[in-house]
Amino acid sequence: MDIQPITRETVAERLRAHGIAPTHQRIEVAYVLLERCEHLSADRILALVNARHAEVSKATVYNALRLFLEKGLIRELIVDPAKVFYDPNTSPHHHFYDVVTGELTDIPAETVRIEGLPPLPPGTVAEGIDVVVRTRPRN
Amino acid sequence: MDIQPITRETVAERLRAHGIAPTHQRIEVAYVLLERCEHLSADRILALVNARHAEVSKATVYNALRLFLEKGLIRELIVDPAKVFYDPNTSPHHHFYDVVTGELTDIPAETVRIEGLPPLPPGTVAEGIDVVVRTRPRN
DNA sequence: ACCTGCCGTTAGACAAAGTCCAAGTCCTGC
DNA sequence: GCAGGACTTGGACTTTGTCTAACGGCAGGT
Repeated sequence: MDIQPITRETVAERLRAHGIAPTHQRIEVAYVLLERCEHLSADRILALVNARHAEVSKATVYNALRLFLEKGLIRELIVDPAKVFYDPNTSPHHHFYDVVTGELTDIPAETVRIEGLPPLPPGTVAEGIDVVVRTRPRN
Repeated sequence: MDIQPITRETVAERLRAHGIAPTHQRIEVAYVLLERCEHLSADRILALVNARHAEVSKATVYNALRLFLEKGLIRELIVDPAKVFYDPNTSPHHHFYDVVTGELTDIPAETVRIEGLPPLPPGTVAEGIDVVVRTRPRN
């Protein structure tokens, strides 16, 4: 997948590949997410993008993230009651979540099997399955 | 478990059984949760408690919910980016979550088997596993 | 080159969920 | 009845995220 390095150009290509017009601001937002392949919150992304000079406004960061989400470039992770995390890894996978430190770790989906799920509620379609293993530091 | 009906008295007993001093306000909060055995958000609980007359303040509702959580009387459900849901069912189980309507449905844990989970991150202990099957209405 | 329209961006106001604090109330033991 | 601790309260505050109205810049047509 990511054989090519992460540069402004490769990021722009990926945006286009997902049907997103690659504006300067969107490239900066996508860049910080794809560069460090981590789970980041919106305010963290805002801070990282504007680390050197103020470059992108809060509204634009939120707009870009919502757009990326709709277009399937990133995933949303709801594990913390206070804030949403964004995950640049869109292949199906699950997470360890340390409830004390807030740290998130990926669990590849291939290794995990979930069996015995009852049928979906009538009139609904599945969108996805999220497994979160909550952990805490040993003492 | 719940062979006895839900009354103010039985609620008070359950509070005591969990090491919680059963004040008038805490009983009202616990009552609305245990009576209808549903997943409720904090603001919904606040509204329900004060439906007849204003009885319990916002701060007290949040205080009570946090205390119930610590004492293991209820569970916290983090599926909606905007608000936390509280679940009076503390036996291990999972959930369907309709991302459009916001509806939550229980999945009993006994039927579900999860296999192939990798070892926990070093220095951590498991707290629990949450499985959320996200659904949406068909068309 | 200029106008025009559209999309994207922006600052700041706003909204909602939840926390904090200082003051007040209630209960209990003496 | 009194003192002290636990509990509750209103309201201010914080944080996350949304909305809006104005602005900017680019593409296409003339």
